[in-house]
Amino acid sequence: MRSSHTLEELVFWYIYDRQHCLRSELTDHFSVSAATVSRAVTLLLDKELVVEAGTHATAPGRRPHVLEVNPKLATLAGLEIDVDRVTAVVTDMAGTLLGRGAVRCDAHQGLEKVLEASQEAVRQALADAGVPLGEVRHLGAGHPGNLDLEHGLCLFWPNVAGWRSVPLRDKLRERFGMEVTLDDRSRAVALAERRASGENGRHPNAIYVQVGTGIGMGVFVDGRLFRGATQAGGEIGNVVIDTDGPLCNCGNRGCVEAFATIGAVLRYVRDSLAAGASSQMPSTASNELTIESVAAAASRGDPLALSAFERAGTALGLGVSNVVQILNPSLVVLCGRLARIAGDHLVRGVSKAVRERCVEMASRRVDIRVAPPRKDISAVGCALLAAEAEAQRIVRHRLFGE
Amino acid sequence: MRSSHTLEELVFWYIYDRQHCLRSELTDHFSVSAATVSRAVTLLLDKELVVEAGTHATAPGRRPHVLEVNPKLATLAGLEIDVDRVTAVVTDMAGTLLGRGAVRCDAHQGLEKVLEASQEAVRQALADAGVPLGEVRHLGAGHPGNLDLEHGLCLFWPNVAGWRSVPLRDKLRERFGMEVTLDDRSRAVALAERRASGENGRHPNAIYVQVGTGIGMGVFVDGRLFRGATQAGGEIGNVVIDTDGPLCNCGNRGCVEAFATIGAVLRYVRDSLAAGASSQMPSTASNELTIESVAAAASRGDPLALSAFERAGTALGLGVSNVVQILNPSLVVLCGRLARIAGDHLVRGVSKAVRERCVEMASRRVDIRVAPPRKDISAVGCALLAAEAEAQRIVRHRLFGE
DNA sequence: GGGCCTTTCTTGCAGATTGAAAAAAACGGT
DNA sequence: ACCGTTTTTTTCAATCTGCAAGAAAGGCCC
Repeated sequence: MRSSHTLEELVFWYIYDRQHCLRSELTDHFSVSAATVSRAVTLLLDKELVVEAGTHATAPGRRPHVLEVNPKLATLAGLEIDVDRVTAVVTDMAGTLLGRGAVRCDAHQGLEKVLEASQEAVRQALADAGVPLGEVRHLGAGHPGNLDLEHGLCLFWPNVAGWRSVPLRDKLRERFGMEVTLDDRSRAVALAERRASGENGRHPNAIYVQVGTGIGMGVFVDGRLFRGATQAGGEIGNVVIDTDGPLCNCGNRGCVEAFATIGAVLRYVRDSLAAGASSQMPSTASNELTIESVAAAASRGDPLALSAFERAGTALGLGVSNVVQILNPSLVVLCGRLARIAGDHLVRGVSKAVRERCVEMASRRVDIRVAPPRKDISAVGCALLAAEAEAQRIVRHRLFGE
Repeated sequence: MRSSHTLEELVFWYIYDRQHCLRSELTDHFSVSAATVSRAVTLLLDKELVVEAGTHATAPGRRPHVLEVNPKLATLAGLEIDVDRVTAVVTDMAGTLLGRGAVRCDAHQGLEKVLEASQEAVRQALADAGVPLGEVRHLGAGHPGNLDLEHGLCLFWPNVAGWRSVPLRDKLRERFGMEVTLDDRSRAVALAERRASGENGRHPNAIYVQVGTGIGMGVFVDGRLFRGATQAGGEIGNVVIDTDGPLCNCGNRGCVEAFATIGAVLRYVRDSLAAGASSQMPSTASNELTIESVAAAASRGDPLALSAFERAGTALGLGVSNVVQILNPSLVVLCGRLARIAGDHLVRGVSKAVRERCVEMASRRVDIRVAPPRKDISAVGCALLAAEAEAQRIVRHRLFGE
């Protein structure tokens, strides 16, 4: 949790959150005189925490400077751990991709193998970026499983045995010899998407739903990433929408994840083909069936493919409508592989469910959209987690010598 | 939204939120010297915004004073509008009940009748409290329907026709000739329950679920009442838990409200009796069936009554588990008439669902309990809504002469 | 009740911080 | 190059802050 005591710190975080800002915004927002803002900004510029990045014309006369957090404040590493691979990136403070690396690695082989692969992936990313290891002081790691963020543990990884109460953060810290911030992968994606799209100012209450092999969510409340009392908030995958629905990997019935993931769509198509549904898709070579081929069939108007996506969209819509009723965001962004491939179908289902199920005030003013594809967004989000932690450390150090 | 600029204001709201506090807490919380706190508090005491209420022994030596918001800062009225009656209360700043009044009134008869009854109820409450009308400057009104708080409209009232886009706030303001704050009734109850139980410090993330003739919720995030982007957040009644479930009043299927309200329990019992379920409850005089008689039967071990409550508890549990996954609160309080009558059954169902469905970090540390019965809690909550608005006005006025 | 110890709260004072106004700087147009 | 406009810095008096010393308040022992 950030805690700011001086105006300088507050100004820094204001600029950090909005990415760029004018001095006049600061006077308005903090209700202090232009003189005071000037003094605070001058200090931040002197300490190189903030830089002036061009000017912005509003009226005739002198053009005000645009302030940005110094992107060179630190170089960060981001690491995305997935079931079959680890991806690493190196970014600057603003989340600009400087280099990347990826190593295939089956998580079933255990922690040590994953750590080794991670190290190799980070090495590749550093080489790609042309940055020496010593320059990176903070690694952000994202994990798709079930985490205890207080202790940095992976409590449980669905479908990957042997990952019960694994001290992931400490092991990474030890292996990399640098500070490590661990968080949920979905939250990392939400952070990166939000930063890349520049929506932080316009939609302080927003949710970013990721639909891929699983379903995750990142929640922003009043412009801040929301985590809840025990940092376990913002789960959507196991939200129930149909008590009598199909069995989910979590052991319960009718979770959103049992309907609206890539696996669930493929299973539905396979089962329907086996049951003799009419479709142009080949019912024989069932291991040839990919989500891309289903999407291709859908765009050709294949009824089974269309109904598969419609089913997923409806289920996702019910899950999202539950979240919208509870959180009342003004923006819902669908990210992830399934959203990229079948975005329109999902948006249609989600919009319909929200319109039908939510109260007027919640449904009327919610913008539902698909995130554009962005390279390595998940790992970049992890790096941004590290960026915030590192920014905090550096600000404290440079302003107060702590 | 509160916005505080000076330390005096911040201190006032800190005390307001915590109900009572020591000077030492203020030094810690605001990271300022004891001298500065002393100066701020002296000013607040001088302006009679805050009072010293006794002392609190911590160690040998001088006992520190306990600070409280001056309960006599204002006298507030609270008005709860329900389908068949309106209830009014008069309270002080702290929400202490000074007087009450209630008038039966069928909302179907329209706005004017409700306004008339409201006026009579407030008159009764004032007489009961021995407070002249002129002393009350702010009325808090709670409504169970679907509201547009920005414009103070009642957009829609389920089961009560003729309440589409009714300018409730403005009509009340006109009729009572005082400032009116309108809000959701569930939020009012959450506020009152939280204040009465003194949980604001210990559980900054908490939800208060009301189960009665409908289902509502009040959400606290980081110690503040959460409203969402368009003030429509915190709905739980129409959260879906079973797409194929029974039809709800909202027109959709499988909402929590279709399972876990007094009406839903009675309907289930009636239907089961008609279908020949074995029970000691009389299947004949079906209009004699009340929720109290079902509760009595359940306490005698009647299988049908038990299964009725279990069904409601399970459904409510699924709804609450959805909320817990999304918001990850550390406290869930069940309020409302059904919670009062069948609290244990509901807590059992909710605990089970949360344990089974939520991730470990969310379920392990959530406290689920039933609120003790409190007289006129809903109307008192409405008065507390007015209290906060009025406090804001008075603080501004006394500190800055605005 | 009067020392005596401990802790809380207030006051005096030097130094830091603030806002208003004046001055300086930057920009486009002529 | 000059002018009008807007932004940014500087100047200076007023205000605010923290430290340290002192005053006040309570408990305990005799």
